[in-house]
This record gives sequence, C-alpha cells and structure tokens, in this order.
Amino acid sequence: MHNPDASAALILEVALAVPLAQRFDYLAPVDYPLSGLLPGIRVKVPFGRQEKIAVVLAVKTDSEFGPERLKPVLAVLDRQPLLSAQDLELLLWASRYYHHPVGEVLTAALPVLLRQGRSAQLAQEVVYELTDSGWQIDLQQLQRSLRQQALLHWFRMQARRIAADELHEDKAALKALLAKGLLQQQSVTEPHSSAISSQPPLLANPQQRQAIDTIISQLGTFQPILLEGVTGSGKTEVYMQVIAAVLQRNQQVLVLLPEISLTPQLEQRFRQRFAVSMVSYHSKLTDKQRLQAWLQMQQGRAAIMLGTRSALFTPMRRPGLLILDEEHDSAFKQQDGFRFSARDVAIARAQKLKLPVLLGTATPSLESLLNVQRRRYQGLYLPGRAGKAVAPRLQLLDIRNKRMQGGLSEQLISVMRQTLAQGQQVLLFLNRRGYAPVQICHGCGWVSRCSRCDANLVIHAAEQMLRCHHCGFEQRLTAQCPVCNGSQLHALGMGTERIELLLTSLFPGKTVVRLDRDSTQRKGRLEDYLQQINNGEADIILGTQMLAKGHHFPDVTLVALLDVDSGLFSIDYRSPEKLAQLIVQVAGRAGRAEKPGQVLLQTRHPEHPLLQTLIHQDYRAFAVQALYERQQAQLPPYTHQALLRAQAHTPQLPQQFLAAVVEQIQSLPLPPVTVLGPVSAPMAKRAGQFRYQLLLQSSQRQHLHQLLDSLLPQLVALKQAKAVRWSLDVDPQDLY
DNA sequence: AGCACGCCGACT
DNA sequence: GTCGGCGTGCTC
Repeated sequence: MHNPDASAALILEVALAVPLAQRFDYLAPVDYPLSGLLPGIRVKVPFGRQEKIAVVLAVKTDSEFGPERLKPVLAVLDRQPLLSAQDLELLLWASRYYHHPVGEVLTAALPVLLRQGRSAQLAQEVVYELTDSGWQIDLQQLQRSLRQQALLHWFRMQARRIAADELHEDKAALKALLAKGLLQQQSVTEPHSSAISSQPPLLANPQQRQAIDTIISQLGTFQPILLEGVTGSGKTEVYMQVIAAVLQRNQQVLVLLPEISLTPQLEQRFRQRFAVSMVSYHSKLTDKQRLQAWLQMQQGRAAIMLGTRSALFTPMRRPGLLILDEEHDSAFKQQDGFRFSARDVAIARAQKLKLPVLLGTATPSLESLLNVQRRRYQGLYLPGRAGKAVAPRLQLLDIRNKRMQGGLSEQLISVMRQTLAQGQQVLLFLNRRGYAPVQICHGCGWVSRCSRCDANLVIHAAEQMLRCHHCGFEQRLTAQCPVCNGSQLHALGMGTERIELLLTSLFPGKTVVRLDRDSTQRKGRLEDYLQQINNGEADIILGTQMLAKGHHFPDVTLVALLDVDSGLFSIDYRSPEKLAQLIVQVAGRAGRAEKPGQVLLQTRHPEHPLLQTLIHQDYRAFAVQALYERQQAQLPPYTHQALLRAQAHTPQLPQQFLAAVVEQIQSLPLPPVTVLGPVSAPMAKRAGQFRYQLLLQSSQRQHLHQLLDSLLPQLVALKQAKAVRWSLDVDPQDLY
C-alpha cells in the first residue's frame, strides 16, 4: 500500500457513486502506460471495505489528502475514455449547477452495466434476412404455425435486413424459420446501411422551408431554437429534413421525448424516412439493450438516438444536433435524486458541443418564451395546420348559478346528447381520479383527512376504500362516521369514478370508457381501451391528464373540460400554463380535418383574462399575460429558486433543522436572498413523515449559487441532519 | 449509499 | 450465553 516514491507517483482523482460532494484520490498503477491514464476512463478502486467502480476526472501529481494515505487503484477498466472531455465538463458543470454530488451525476450518464464494471465492448451485430426460399415459399405451407407465418410475412413486408434487437419477441418462431432455411443469419461489423434516406422528404410549405433552412444554416454553431407550432403544423417534417442534413454531414442526432409512449410512433416515422442505424434509449429496455444502444452512439455506429431524459448524457462520436420535442413537458425534469432539467442541460450540452439545439412544442414554457424575447433563443414559428385542417372551436360554458347534475351542466349534457345522436364520440376531462375527493360527516363535521399527511383521503367506491393519493395510505370505507358513529356521511365533490356512474345513468345504451390510473393499472389495459375507442366501440371517453398526451382521437367531435377553475386558482404558480397547455393539446388532438371538434370549458370565471385569451386559441397571448403576472409576483422565470425540503418522523426535527439553516443563512455575509419559510408542506411524501420546506429566492442566479455553495457544507455538518432527511431542488433560470 | 462498529433486548 | 435491532460514523 505504501508507495516507495510518493513524490513521483501519479494520482488519479475520481468520482464515486456515493452521495458525497467530495472527489477521491488514488494512486495510479505504477506499471500502467501514462498515455492510457485519461479522464473519462473507469477504474476499480478499494473504498472502505468495498470495491467500487470509479470514473477518472483528472490525473495529477499531488493530493491534498496526503499522498501517503492514498490507496492504489485495483484495475484500469478502459483503454479509451468512455466520456469525452466535453462530456465530463458538462457533468461537472451540472454537478455544480444543481449542487449535487459528482459521483451521482456521473451515474446518470452511464448505463447500469458500465457502472457495474462491465466491458464497454460493442456486441457484434446479428442481422436476419429472408433466403430465396423464404421469399418464394407459400405462406400456407406454414399453416400449422401461425406465429411463423406472421413473422415470415412481416419480414416480407419489411423487405430488408433486420437487426436482432429489432426482434424482441418470438424467439421460437425465429429459430424455426432459421432451421427451415427460410431465414438466414449474418454477423455484421458495418452499420447495415449507409444510405441516408429510404423515402424522399415531403414537400415543405414555405414556413417549414424557412424553418428548415434557418436551422440548417446554423449547423456547427451553438444556437438554441424554439420551434413553435400547433399539432399538425408539421414539426416532425421539419425535424426530419434537418436530421437529413445532419446525416449528410455524417453527424449524429440525439432526439429527446418526454415519455416512452411517444417513442414508437416517432421511431416508426423515422425508420420509414431514414435507412441509417437508429437506436432508442429509455427505461423499458433491458440493461443489455441500453448498454448496446449507448455504445452504438458513443462509438459512432448509430446515427440517431431516440430517447427519454435519461438519454441526454449519451456520448456522441460525431455530434451534430440535439432535438427536444414537447419542450414544455414537465417530464423533462427529473424529480428525485439528481434533480435536473433535461431541457436546460441539453442547452448547456449544445453550448459545449457547439451545436444547435431544437426545442419543439405547440405550447412553449414561459421560460423558453422569455428566452426568445431576450434573444437568447431563436424563435421559429409554424403558423397553420399543414394541409387543410381546421382548428376546433373553443367555447366557455358559464356554470355560475346553473343547474348541475354532478359536475355536468345541463347545457353540456344537451350538447353531448346532440353529438351522441349523430354517432360521434365525446371526450370528457376531469383531472381527479376516484369517486369523490373527500368524505365528510354532516353529523359532526369529520373530514376524511389522511392521518399521515395533510391531504384528504379520496373515496374509491368500487373498492370501498378511502385512499390517500400522496402517501398511499388506505382504509376501508365505512357506513358510519368513524368519530360520531352517525350515518350522515357524504361524498363531496366529483371524481372520474363518480362521473362515470353518472354518465351511464344519463346516457343508457351508450358505452362509457374511463381512462385514469385506476382503470388502466393492469398492463396493456390502456392499449385495449385505446383500441376500443379507435374502433368506434366507445361513445363517451372520460379521463384524467393521461389522455392528453400522444393519442389522437379522430372520431371525437366534442371535448369538455369539466373543471378548468381548479387550474386557474391552484397554489402551484405553474398551473395556469399547465391548463393552457392541456387545452391546446386537447384541441389539437380531437376531430379530423373535415370535421373539426368543439371544445367546451366549464367555468365559474368566464371573465378570467387567461380564459379569454385561451378561447381564441391564442397561446401566445395567454403567455404574454401569464408572463406579466409572473413578473408582478416575482416568480420564475424572473427569479431563481432553491427549495430545501426536510423531513422526519416528528414535526419538531425538520423545523429545528430548517430554523438552524435560516440562522446560518442570516449569519452569512452574502448578497440578498429571500428566505420564505420554514413552512409546512401540504403533504408528506413518505408515510408518517413530516415535511417542511424552505424556499430561497434571488433575482440573481449568482447570488443563489453563492449562498448554496456556502450553505451546503454546513447542511452536511448539522448534527440534526442525521435524523432529518433533506433534499435540495435547485431551479436556476439562467444557464449562462 | 453501503458497511462497519456498538451497545441493549428476546431466544436456541 | 448470542442473534440481531438500527443509531452513529467513515469511506481517498
């Protein structure tokens, strides 16, 4: 362990996957060639009593820790760096920007198998193709095996070589066809096609053309671009033509989507257009598949990667372009552990790599719009719907002093009747699952409040349960009040389950399909329902937020949002824009070109300025208004925030902890940062835990960072911290 | 985060 | 007597 010539020894500074802000120093192996010791390689190191995989951040000759106390690394795992200098720089930047330990940030960048020390070797690619007899054989001859028949038919439809990882299922049928000599297997080392386009691009309209040209002209330089266009305005076509240009330059493209469910359809369109090697990357893949996809991109074998936010850090051999679709989507924010915004980090990455980064959306986030106003981003706008599509009509339904039948106004019911009579589908939105959001006792005033949180227990009538949507606590629904034993229990308010019952009684003979987390829990259920809807077997579709994304319902001609007011007056300052985004999304997804849909919004505040702008389907006018209100209220994007959450099993501990933090802050000779709190959080995430939070705000990003830099070591040192769990959510609005 | 050490209660 | 509960402390 002791190095005889410590002064001359090389020292490796590494990052380890531990929740510690420090980096660790190790002695480099003496006999290892110096040229192989580079930042970005992995090494195996002894750590306490364990062995861990670490990533080398720097190679140096001295250590503050004291060279004599250093342990030597056990092994060098890579001959080439896995991460380039620029990618490492990005990760270190992210670690500072989000005040999160380096080791854990690095963890986000590497697939599991690499973190575990697996070799970074690309598997030989196996492809399958039809043999001559595979082309010629009569499918009927395989009559006894429908699966083989189907697979062979699929190969004929594809009419190309198929990579092994494209065939997820039916290994048995594949084996059988290979054995019968109808398919043949080959190992290839070259990408299986070098052709860029397998299908010619569509003709772009003038606006698309202009956007495409503008973006292409900036390839090779850093430029964030906000591409704004409603559903059907042809954003995907713009993406594809720009991608074609990047591929022509022999460069790679990384495309990020907010959700896995959106990847297949885009993947399909891309595969039809491009013949290049393409990989996807998301959490539904196996560890092996993720490793291979990552390596394909890292080694430059794949030209396009399509993935969710976890794909953001995938290294690229020849980076050409980053695309982030549905830029406004909150799924781009990682909500636990290393809290980061994939959108913001993508922009930082593009800056480091000198690439354009394309942010596409129909409903830009207010931050992005402000950045366009401030000329940090370039704004491109696709005005109309491509083709001759007509926008749906939006209308407010004033329900002040109107007779209601459990959440539905009579006016809405009558419009629904007309629509259904014409054999068309109706779509209803209510963002509240369960039967009713709360149960109350008219005898004693008892309210079904969760004993572990501050949230209410929601009535789930089908399972006869009271359930907390925040901590998962549940108890049986009883006929008597648990406090006064009386029988005057009442369900207060409306949930999707209750509306569903109401609908079946209001519209007998009509098929109601309810889509929420409860009704689609079982795997494949959602797909079944969507199929049913698209087959025209559903008359009324009722659902929560989960309906808004990705799905298009061509036969729906009437959409109603049952409760828009809760979006207007929520404590969450982002909820008006979420509501606006929902409305625009829904408006774009219902109906088809020749029969546009009608969208009704039930409200008790028809004069509300935000609603007034929204009924004109003018998201931009809405955004101007909403931005102004945010500025008045001193909220992001005009201010920078950090939220310190503390939780413990007693209310006192986190309160004491946060009080100590406040004291620390006040004793620091630092620029002004507003401290709000400690306040009681409305709900505890984990059962039985009391959670409090401290909101730190500053109009200067630098001030916030300075404060956190001096605060973090003290936070770690605070003795109560052992009993109190805390997490920090930093939300700076300026990247550079 | 792991993984030790360490000191107190119910068990073959 | 010891197995194991999780409080506390450390990891180059």
